[in-house]
Amino acid sequence: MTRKKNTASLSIGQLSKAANVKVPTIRYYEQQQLIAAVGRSEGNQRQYSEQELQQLKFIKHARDLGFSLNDVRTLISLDHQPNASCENAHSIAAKHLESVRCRLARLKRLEDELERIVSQSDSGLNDQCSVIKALADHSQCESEH
Amino acid sequence: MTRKKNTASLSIGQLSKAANVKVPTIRYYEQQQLIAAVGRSEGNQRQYSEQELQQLKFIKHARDLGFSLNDVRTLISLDHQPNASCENAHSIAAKHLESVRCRLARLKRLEDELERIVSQSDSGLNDQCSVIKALADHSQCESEH
DNA sequence: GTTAAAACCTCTAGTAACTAGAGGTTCAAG
DNA sequence: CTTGAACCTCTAGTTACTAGAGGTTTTAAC
Repeated sequence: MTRKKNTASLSIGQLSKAANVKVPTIRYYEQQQLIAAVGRSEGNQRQYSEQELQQLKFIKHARDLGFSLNDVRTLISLDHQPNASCENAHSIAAKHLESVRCRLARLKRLEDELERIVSQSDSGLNDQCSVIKALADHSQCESEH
Repeated sequence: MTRKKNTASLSIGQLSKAANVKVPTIRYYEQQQLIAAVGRSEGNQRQYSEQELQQLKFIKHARDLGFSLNDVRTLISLDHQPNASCENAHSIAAKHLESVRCRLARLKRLEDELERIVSQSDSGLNDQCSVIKALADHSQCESEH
């Protein structure tokens, strides 16, 4: 009956919508200690505040950028202990950028080869599919992968 | 003592080296029915022939190109039943190319944003790390991700 | 005030594609 | 004949969730 006004609490469903993170994922993050295990209602339901919303948005953004949960964990702890944190955070991000660039280069090569494989239109009546032939025969490839 | 000469059989380790696929992975592929459960020596060790080597190379190549094991399974069965197979194989490959292109585009956007985050050199003595700030604040992002 | 649906709870198991490890057997070389 | 590498099976762990079972609470309608 008595509703607190100062910080309206969010149910897990409301948090989910606000951060665009699915409900089971939020519970999973709690279990993994990425967000705090918050207080509960009389009926044992989680009650979140603005703080957890911010944290969850942080996590979501980092995940969308491809950081691993482990990276996220480290970044969060750096965020919470403000001294000397930035060098570490920077190196995590830089390392991640590096790995994104590697994947990018690799994917580009794959694109080229797949393109080549797909575009060999099976025009005539060859006895075997060119796609399958191309997969069987690595020597056709122009680059490593 | 009596070695068959016609098709010298390969141990799993030799097969592994020849196809550049790790030994436990080969066993895993057998369990997943991607390669045949071959005959064994008296001492219960697997004996492979050229046929399995070709098959394993096929799988390896397809995996390197990013096809899922499920795709590989389908491609293999198409390879083994030669009629009307090519359209299917082609569509699997085309679909895969499509998805590679999506990932490529997405990764490029990530690269841009990460680059931006990383290059905001924390020159001055700001009270919070720019990397962490950038992650907390999605509104800085130039594109969706 | 009741009732029904939606949202919540916990827990377990499943996904993909391996990888690691335990605990034991067989093979090849010296 | 012995030692060490390579082999065997089986189970469990990895990542980041997702799905489902089986049950409780909240909310909205009547």
